[in-house]
Amino acid sequence: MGRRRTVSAGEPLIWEDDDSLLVANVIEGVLKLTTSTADGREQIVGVAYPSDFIGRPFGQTSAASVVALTDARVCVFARNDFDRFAREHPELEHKLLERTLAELDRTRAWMMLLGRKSAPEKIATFLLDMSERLADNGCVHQPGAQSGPARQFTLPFSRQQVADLLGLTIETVSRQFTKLKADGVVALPGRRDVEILNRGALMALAG
Amino acid sequence: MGRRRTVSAGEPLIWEDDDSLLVANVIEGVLKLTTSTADGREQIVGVAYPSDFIGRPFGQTSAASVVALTDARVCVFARNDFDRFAREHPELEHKLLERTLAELDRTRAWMMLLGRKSAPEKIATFLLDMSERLADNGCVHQPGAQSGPARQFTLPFSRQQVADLLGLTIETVSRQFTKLKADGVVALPGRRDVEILNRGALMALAG
DNA sequence: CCGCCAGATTGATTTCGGTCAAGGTTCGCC
DNA sequence: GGCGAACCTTGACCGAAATCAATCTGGCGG
Repeated sequence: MGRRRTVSAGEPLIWEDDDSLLVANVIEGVLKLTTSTADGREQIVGVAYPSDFIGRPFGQTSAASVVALTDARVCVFARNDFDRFAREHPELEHKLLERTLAELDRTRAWMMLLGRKSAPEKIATFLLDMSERLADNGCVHQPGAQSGPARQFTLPFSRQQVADLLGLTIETVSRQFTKLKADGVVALPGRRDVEILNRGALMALAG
Repeated sequence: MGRRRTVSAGEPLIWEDDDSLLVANVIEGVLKLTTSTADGREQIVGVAYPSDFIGRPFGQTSAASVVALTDARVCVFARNDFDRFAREHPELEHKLLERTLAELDRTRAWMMLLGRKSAPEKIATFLLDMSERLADNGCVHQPGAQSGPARQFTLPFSRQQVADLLGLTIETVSRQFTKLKADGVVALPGRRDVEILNRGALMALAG
């Protein structure tokens, strides 16, 4: 019933306010969910990793755009087919409910960050979050490591995208990264590479 | 199976990070969902109106506190009873899924506001949102009015709570209200009363 | 290998909203 | 009706992050 599809980095899969015609499961890669204002400001409202569900079942329109951050493989379904199938399979609806509730919890925790945290707190929280989220998804170059938060990882985001996730500007993000490096809290071996040198300091900064 | 309960204004129903022992349906009144930092900053992450569902089914702990904003009546269920009952009644789970998806959409729209909107935009968006949400719930003093956004209504929030909802300080909220009044966009007949005099101007400000 | 250019950093300056500090209002309660 | 406290408004000032403006870097195509 589903069709495999590849989406290359930067390519959109779903457009904000469009009719909700498809839903999908992420097989590989990372995608962002965004909303934009008329004048072009963007806010990333969610990030989808492998095994995550994307799209808006049981609704006419999609509230967010979905764009691939890395090359990705997804399994897409026509929304109306999916809706019908789901209603006939309570186990599937239950799984979807559990995932949606978990996503709502994560989204609400992010509202705290957007509304009440300072730039240093936002960056520290972000790095710790990435360290945990990326560890579970084979996105990490950490040979022979047991599970748990990753010490070193590659961000699936550009600086601008980090800014769009945290409600900051690219300059502020850059300055905060530089400061963390200068303070010896992290190392930044490449544009998108992060190595956490002092997790305790990051946790203290995250508040 | 459920028990009726009254919760008076300011009284908590569920505590953040506590074991998720109960879920509930709002019958009457308005409640806030909040998260707090260790140092006491608060962010309102959701607002529950009559017919809304509150609590965290299928999860060990609650990610947010729930506190009544007005005197409220709710119908509470033990969470484990509810979980069991829901799994046996797909129609109920479906309804809950639809509501949760809608709440997630609303929450994501609010992230845009928190991360990217200016104080005037936040206040204007808030007032338009309240005008719509309160119209559907008998919270409005508008005799003989047909449905649609309310022109006049009473906020269920203090100034501090508006600040906690928008990620602002109480002083900024107060100044923005004063400015809207001075510009003739709204009238403020009482501490919590709002009358929209120029909806077009508000919509333009909301962006 | 070199030049190009998108993306990132760095610096100077501005501004919006926060902080600190008084007052002022309203409303419940005696 | 008057008292008191909680809530709200207003003003002066400050500072964090945005904005504006170069410069730098590093990855890629020629």
